[in-house]
Amino acid sequence: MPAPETRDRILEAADALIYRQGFAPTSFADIAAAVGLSRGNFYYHFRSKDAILDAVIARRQAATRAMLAQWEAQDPDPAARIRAFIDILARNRSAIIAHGCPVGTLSNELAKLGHPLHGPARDIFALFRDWLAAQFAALGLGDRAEALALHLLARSQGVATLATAFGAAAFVQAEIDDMKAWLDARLAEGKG
Amino acid sequence: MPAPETRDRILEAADALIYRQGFAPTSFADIAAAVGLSRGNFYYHFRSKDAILDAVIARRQAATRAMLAQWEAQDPDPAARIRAFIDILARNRSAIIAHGCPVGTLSNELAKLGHPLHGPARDIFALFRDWLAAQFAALGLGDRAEALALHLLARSQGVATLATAFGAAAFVQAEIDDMKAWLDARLAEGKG
DNA sequence: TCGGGATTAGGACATTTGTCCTAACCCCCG
DNA sequence: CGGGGGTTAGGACAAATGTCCTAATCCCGA
Repeated sequence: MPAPETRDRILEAADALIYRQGFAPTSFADIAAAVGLSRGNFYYHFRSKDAILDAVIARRQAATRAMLAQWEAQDPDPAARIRAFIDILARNRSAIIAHGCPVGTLSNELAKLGHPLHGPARDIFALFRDWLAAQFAALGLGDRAEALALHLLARSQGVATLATAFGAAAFVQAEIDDMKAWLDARLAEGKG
Repeated sequence: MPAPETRDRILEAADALIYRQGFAPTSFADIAAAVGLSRGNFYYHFRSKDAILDAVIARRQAATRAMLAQWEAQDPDPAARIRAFIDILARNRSAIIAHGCPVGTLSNELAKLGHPLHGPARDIFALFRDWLAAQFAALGLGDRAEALALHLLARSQGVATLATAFGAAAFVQAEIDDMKAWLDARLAEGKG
């Protein structure tokens, strides 16, 4: 019988540390200290450091899917759903200022390392992209849906990067407002 | 008499490696192999790894200043200068797809590490921001100059992050076109 | 109560890291 | 030609890393 509780505690600690410090600088000793277990013992639950990263990414994928599904359940209006996406920046503002976007920073790091798990990390981006594209399509913008989705994804990534660099909360809010105005302009096009 | 040639070769190799792999994963052994020197000998030129990073950042700052000055010298039209900035994404497209923006990825990494040199790294962003703001001000948009500059910086950062994640060259070009259209709309406002 | 599988602690291991030291080299000046 | 400062190679060092092994502990079922 496995011990899912301990495994989950390891993953939760690893997820947070990878977000805050990055993957490469996060060591087994860091995770062990956070969880309160001995270092060597990790190999009972994960056979390598990459296995932990793999599980963390899978966990984030699942969390992303759950979040997108919840947005869909909460509001039938595609425009409101897109606004829920934009508002991530406001909800997580302080964390983003401190550590950036967890999706973008991990993707960047794994790409630089040439790490084989860059693919799964990028898939989280793809989840957002496809979900956003579906909302734009539902708004009558089907021919441009994917481009609009990528555009919005890129803008939030850029806001996250500059927020981390400058620590400017007001800038984040101004960009959120601008993105919502941009969305309203697309809505008008979809109806016209 | 110092040996500026060797020092410059070290910095050039370190700069490229830090861009391609990131700062933390780049070791003295990597730099030594690239330059063709012995590992321990680096301490004759730099007293620590952070000293190399410091010099690399200073080098990038100088290169950025030189590039901005060249753009100013080449074209008296502020709008054309801003387009030169936007076109960085096209000129460095393949490198950006492979390793992201050197400014944004280093700033993100140093912020996560809590590294004291995150300040100088962010200053490179500030160079672009202030230069862009000056161009917008010259276009009669003085009251919004800094916000417009940050907006454009954020957009190019976002394009770089998604380009690295998806490796999509067409997306980069589409965003460049969109940024130039956005600039034209601002120009119309400045004149009106 | 007791046996046995699940789980853990603790340490060994080879490797790599940043740092430092020393002896040797190279090359210019007298 | 010979000496000396600038420059280098090579290795030593402690600390940290990922990985692996083994013995001890825990806890549930018979």
